[in-house]
Amino acid sequence: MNDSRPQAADEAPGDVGMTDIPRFVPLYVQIKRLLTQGLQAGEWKPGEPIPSEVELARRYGVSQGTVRKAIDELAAENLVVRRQGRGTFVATHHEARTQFRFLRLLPDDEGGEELGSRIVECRRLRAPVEVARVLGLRAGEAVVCIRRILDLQGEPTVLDEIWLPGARFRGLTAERLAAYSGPLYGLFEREFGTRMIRAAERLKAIAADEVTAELLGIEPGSPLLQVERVSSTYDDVAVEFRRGLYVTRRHHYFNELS
Amino acid sequence: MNDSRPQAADEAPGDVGMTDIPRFVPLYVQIKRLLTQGLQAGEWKPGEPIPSEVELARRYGVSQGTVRKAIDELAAENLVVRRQGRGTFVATHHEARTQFRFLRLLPDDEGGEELGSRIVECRRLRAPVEVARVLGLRAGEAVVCIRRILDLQGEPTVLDEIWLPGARFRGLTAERLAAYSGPLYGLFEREFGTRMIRAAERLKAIAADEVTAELLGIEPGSPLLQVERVSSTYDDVAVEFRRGLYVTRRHHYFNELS
DNA sequence: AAGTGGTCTAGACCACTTT
DNA sequence: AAGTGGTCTAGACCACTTC
Repeated sequence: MNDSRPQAADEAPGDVGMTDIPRFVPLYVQIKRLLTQGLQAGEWKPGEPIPSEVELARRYGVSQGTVRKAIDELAAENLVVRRQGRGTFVATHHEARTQFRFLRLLPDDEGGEELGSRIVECRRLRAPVEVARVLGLRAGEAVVCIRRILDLQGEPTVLDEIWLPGARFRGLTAERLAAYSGPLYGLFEREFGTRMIRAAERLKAIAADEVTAELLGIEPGSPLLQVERVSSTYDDVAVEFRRGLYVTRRHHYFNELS
Repeated sequence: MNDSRPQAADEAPGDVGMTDIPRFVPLYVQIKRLLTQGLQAGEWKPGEPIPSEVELARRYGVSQGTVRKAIDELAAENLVVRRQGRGTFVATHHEARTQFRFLRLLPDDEGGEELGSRIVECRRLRAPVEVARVLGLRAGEAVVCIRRILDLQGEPTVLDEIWLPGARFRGLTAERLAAYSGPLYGLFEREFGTRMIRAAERLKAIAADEVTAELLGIEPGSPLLQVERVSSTYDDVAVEFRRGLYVTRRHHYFNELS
């Protein structure tokens, strides 16, 4: 990096194509990419510290301020966590702090947060077309399908159907799931080296069918909040499709807009 | 500001109360507060530029880098918009860009974004207890209640019930609303000096009652997405309570998690 | 005391927009 | 050419944590 300062791309002035090719890539963006690659490659594991700013500045031959700006953006994207006086750590799903970033369901009346999970089934099968499309697989490729129920405040509240690429989650079985307690994303991160970074959700209100109603202990036809989620890891590679059905009688999905 | 560097609060070392009193307030936070106050006071109007970084640095007697950090945070909170080479502008709801930050409803199949609005009613009345509580009013104080229908892709899709503090929105009438086209928050900003900054939403799935079903042209009992929103202006003062009922047959509420 | 992230400065130069 | 925000540097000092 010592001799490579950000430079203009070999591009005639004026836009050529429809995709806007950035003419200059700032140094801190380059550093940020290097760090992201290190995270992706597992050079530093979740929960562990990354090298100090001074060390990284020396290693890459840039000033500390430049490294700092790169890390600031990684922290803003929740890829790392800064802790003054201690260091900068790779984010992990094994923290109470991270839990409610992805499960945005709260009790209407401020109550406890008891959360229980029951695996209904876990089987491997060929990907249905819709799932294959979302996960970027060929139709018929192997996928894992998990169905589980979450109990909040002691009541069955969420019925999740989770689809994962079979190749990436080789060895994921019902037994393995049953033996594990804690957030599923924690398991994925620790056992399969797959960290969920971002997710896009699509919400709808639907009526409960009979099977679902039975599982959730509600009347068929009751309104349910359907939450479809596509989660992705580094580089926005989709690695999970999830359809959740939420009972919102005593709970609600919360969202902050700004 | 020339002689006031950030200093330790006159506080014995060690925490005294339960509220954590910050011992040091960084300079850039102080600058940020001054700028926020200027925005709140209307010193610079929505859409207008604020003074340049150099000018502000001179005015407050700090370095440009410090002003820069303050503005960076304001930009991250969507209070201002930076434009390279031009300046920094006060954010406004009169922009296509800002529209879908608050109405997070999209067609399932990528389609146009035709959006129509019809006012059903607009009347002034005494605040019901629930509304008074949310808006921080005394029970019985004057409020404005608006009901309107949004048509997306030519179909009635949203029934909104909007509650506003009567004092702040004096002179808001059905005629005034009918004469205006565009986002409601644009009207509030321009005509009533009230800019919505942040909002917290609570979502539930419910069944349509008869009146609602009639207005939205659906069957009674159909599932609806209920979106309750509390919007606030500078300093997190709640100034709007809104209950929206969304038909999610061909649309969905989208959300990005990270 | 040493090491970490956090703040602040002063100055240089670059990219972009407007005049 | 002038003015704006954007990047980068080098260095100082502060706050916090650990040893």
